[in-house]
Amino acid sequence: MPRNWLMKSEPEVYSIHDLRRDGRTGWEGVRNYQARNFLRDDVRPGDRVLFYHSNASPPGVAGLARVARAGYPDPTARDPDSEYYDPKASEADPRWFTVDIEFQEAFPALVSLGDLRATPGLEKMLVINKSRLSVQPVTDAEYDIVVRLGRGAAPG
DNA sequence: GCCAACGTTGGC
DNA sequence: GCCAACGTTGGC
Repeated sequence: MPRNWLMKSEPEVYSIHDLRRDGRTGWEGVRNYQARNFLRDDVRPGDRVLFYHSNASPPGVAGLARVARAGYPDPTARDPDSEYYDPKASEADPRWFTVDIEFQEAFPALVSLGDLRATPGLEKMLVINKSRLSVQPVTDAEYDIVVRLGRGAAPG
C-alpha cells in the first residue's frame, strides 16, 4: 500500500494551523467505511500526509503531516457527548478508527484544487474525481509534485 | 446557499 | 439482495 495519503479536514473545524499549534492530533470523526478501512488497515507510522482543506474557498492542500500512530479505535465513536458518537460502536466492535498525525509544515500558499487539476502528472489524483473520500492514497510521484508546488517551485 | 454526486439505511 | 429514499459531502 502507498506510503502517502491525502486527508481532508474542513479548516473551520480543524486546519493545518490548528495542527501546527497542537503539534499532534488524533484524526477522529471519520465515518466513511472506505476511509475507515484505510485508517484501520493501511495507514502506518511514518507515512506522509497531504493535509487538505475541504469546504474552503478555495479548497486545496495546505501543508504536510506525518503519521505518528497507526489505527486504533476512535474514542469519539463511544463518547455520547461527541458529535461523532455512534451507538453501534462497542469495545468488542469499535466500528470506527483513527490515527495520530503530527505537524510537518504549512505551505506558504495553498495548492488549490484548481492547481491540482491544472498540473500535469496529477490527473489521476483521487481528490479530483472521488472528491468525497476523506482519506485517500497518493502515489510517490503525485506527492512529490504537490510538495514542490506547495513550497513555491514552478510546476514541472 | 445551492445542488450534484454519492454513501447509507431500511422496507420489501 | 434490491433499490428508493434519505442524508451528507463538498465544490461552486
